[in-house]
Amino acid sequence: MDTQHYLQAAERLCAANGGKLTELRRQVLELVLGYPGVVKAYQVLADLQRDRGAAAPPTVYRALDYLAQYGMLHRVDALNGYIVCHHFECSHQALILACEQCGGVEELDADATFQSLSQTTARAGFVPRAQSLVLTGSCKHCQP
Amino acid sequence: MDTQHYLQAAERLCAANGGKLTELRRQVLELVLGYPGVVKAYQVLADLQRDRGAAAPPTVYRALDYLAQYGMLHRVDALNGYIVCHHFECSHQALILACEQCGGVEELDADATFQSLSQTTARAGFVPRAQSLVLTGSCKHCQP
DNA sequence: CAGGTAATGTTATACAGTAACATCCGCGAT
DNA sequence: ATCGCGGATGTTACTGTATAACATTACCTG
Repeated sequence: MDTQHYLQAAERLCAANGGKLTELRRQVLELVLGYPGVVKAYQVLADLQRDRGAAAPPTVYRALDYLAQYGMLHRVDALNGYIVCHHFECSHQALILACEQCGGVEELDADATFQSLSQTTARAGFVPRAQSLVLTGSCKHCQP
Repeated sequence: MDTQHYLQAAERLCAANGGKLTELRRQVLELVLGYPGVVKAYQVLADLQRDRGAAAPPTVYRALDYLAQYGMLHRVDALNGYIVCHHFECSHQALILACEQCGGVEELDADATFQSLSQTTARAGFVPRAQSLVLTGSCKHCQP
């Protein structure tokens, strides 16, 4: 999916949730799209300041939170960062592997794993927050 | 496992790894044991300051990192916190469910899920970092 | 146009984590 | 015993991450 189609899909997703892909949100989403892997809020903030003169932390955090809330981005807790989700229109569950060394990200289908996971958590009456599961570790190019 | 036996097991684990459960580490471990769920580094720091007069962030972070490195504690990235691992002597993989509302924690066996997970990641040549998987969400008492 | 709602701007601050260097302490070798 | 080494801890200062609280704007709708 190229950037144009991706942004159009993002617009549709916002609209479907009663919101809008505002100029700021689009700009932030494009900035994150420009990185191959994990990007940090303060990096996006710096980019934003370069592009539009002024911006403060809440500006970028609000946009990132919004985009993550509807699945266009995923937050990678272990790295205090964000990644683009390229599957937000698909129904299948993605397993995200984020490399701590190179910052690269890979998304895999993991329906089987998710079935197993959700059965286990359901048995405990527990509802996981994240739609997608993010693991950190070492990718095949960065093995120790 | 009561506290005494737990601490003895922790000592053995440290020794087995060529280290020691020093006074500071024992104290930190006991403090974390005293909380029913997730506890934050700065909470432990405050407790430590109360108990021994002076302590700075590196003191508590070093102890927490050490304890987490060998599995006595787990870090919960999503909450910037730590929890006690009650299974560090067992071989089975634990799935940890941490409630974002009440801070409570539950540990489940999840060997099946882990098998599925590790097959999936292995196929991608990816080596996950954490021995144990921590999910955040809502426990059965805190459903929205 | 009035008034409400969502979004953004602004300031200040709280919370989380680490670098760098000093000091201490236990222990084995001389 | 003491020298010197390495692991652990103390101390200072700082960087990075995130949010509270309030002001302002933009836009829609009646």
